[in-house]
Parts: sequence; structure tokens; C-alpha cells
Amino acid sequence: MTEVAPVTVAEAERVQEALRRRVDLTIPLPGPPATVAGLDVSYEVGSDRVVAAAVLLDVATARVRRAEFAVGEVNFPYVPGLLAFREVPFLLAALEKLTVRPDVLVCDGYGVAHPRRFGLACHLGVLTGLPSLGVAKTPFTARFDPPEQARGAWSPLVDGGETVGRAVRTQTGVKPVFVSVGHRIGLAEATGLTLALAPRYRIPEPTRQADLLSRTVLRELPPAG
DNA sequence: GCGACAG
DNA sequence: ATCTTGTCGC
Repeated sequence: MTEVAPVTVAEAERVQEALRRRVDLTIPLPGPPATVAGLDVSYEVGSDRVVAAAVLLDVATARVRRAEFAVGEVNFPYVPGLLAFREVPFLLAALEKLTVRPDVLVCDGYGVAHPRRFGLACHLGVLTGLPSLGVAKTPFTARFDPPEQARGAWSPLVDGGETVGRAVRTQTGVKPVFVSVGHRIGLAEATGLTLALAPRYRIPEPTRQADLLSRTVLRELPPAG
């Protein structure tokens, strides 16, 4: 099958509609995850160059075990709802450099809390076959009430009458993050994992570390040609 | 029709 | 996403 990357918005939306049927949310995690991979992408100003990072962490300690990255040029514009077509190619490249298969993918963005129920986290989950979840930093299309102030408090993200995720307070008195499932994981599991991986900062360690790495690499890259 | 809109 | 210093608060 010749999988051609979508070029137009209409094509990309059709790809999402097709891929979303491969999302499996009927099964929980096989067991307590031992490792996770945090994923993120940094963009260079004034060029199309990007750095994608994939960082492997132990869940028990929330410490980094190994880290990889991939450099590339984006070929798809940022369109709300189509973020995956911009970042997935590079995230997959960085992931492949990780010789270990993580138990869960922690993505920077949304999973099913998406207009077509197929955000970046679902996309990566389906393409890799791995359990995945999304942790976004800002609201998107779902509605929510502010959760209580205490760390661990959460409130449902509602869209089109259905609960598609949770606004989760990872630190007391700090803005919530937005958790949604991507593939092969439950919402309660995704919430618990997010909290376990955010012992100190608002952003859970996996994506926080991936963000730091992608930024550092980008900063030390030779000037764009 | 208008507004809103992950990164 | 990215451009950007200091500053308020715990």
C-alpha cells in the first residue's frame, strides 16, 4: 500500500476518520507500566526545521533512562485539529531510535478530546500499536469547570455531550493540565499515571524532559541553511 | 454567519 | 510553537 502523506486539510481529515477506527479503548493497560516515553517537538524560528525528542523514563522513579531525538523539516501547516500531521513523522523517527519499547506513550497534546476524537496521542498510539495518552497544557474544544485547588483534583472535559478527558491539577494551586486517552488505556489509568509522573512540576516529567531536550538540541544546532 | 481553536 | 525581563509569591 502506498501511504502518501496528506497534503490538504480535507485529505488529512479523511485519514483521521479512517485511522480512528483502529483506536482501541476497550482494554486497560496489560499491567502496571514500568516505563513510559515522553514526546515533544520544538520549532526553529524563521525556518521549517524542527527537533523531535523521545525520552524513556522509569515510572517508579520518574527518572530519565535514555533520550533520543530526530531533526527534520515540517511539511504540513499548523491547523487546529491536524497537529499530528505536522509532528508525527519526526516523533516516530525519534521513537525508533529508542531501542526499548516503552509501555506507554505520553504525548504533548490531546488524545480523544479532539473534534474528530483522534488527536495526536491517538494517532501515535495507532501507528505504533502502543498504549498512549495525551497531556495538553491549554484548553482546546472541550468544556470544563475548574477543578478544586488541591493536587490530584480533577473535573471532566465534556465535548458533544460526552466525557472525553479530565482537567487535572498536578500541583496544588497551579493551572490544570488536560488529560485524555489515546489508545489502549483507560481515563482513570491515564489520570493516575499523569499524577504519578508529575511529582514536582505542573507538566509531567516525560513531556517536560522531552521539551527540555528538543529545545536544547535545537539551540545547539548549526544555523539553518 | 461568527467565534474558537492542541502545538 | 516562538519572540522575551523582571517580578510577585510561596
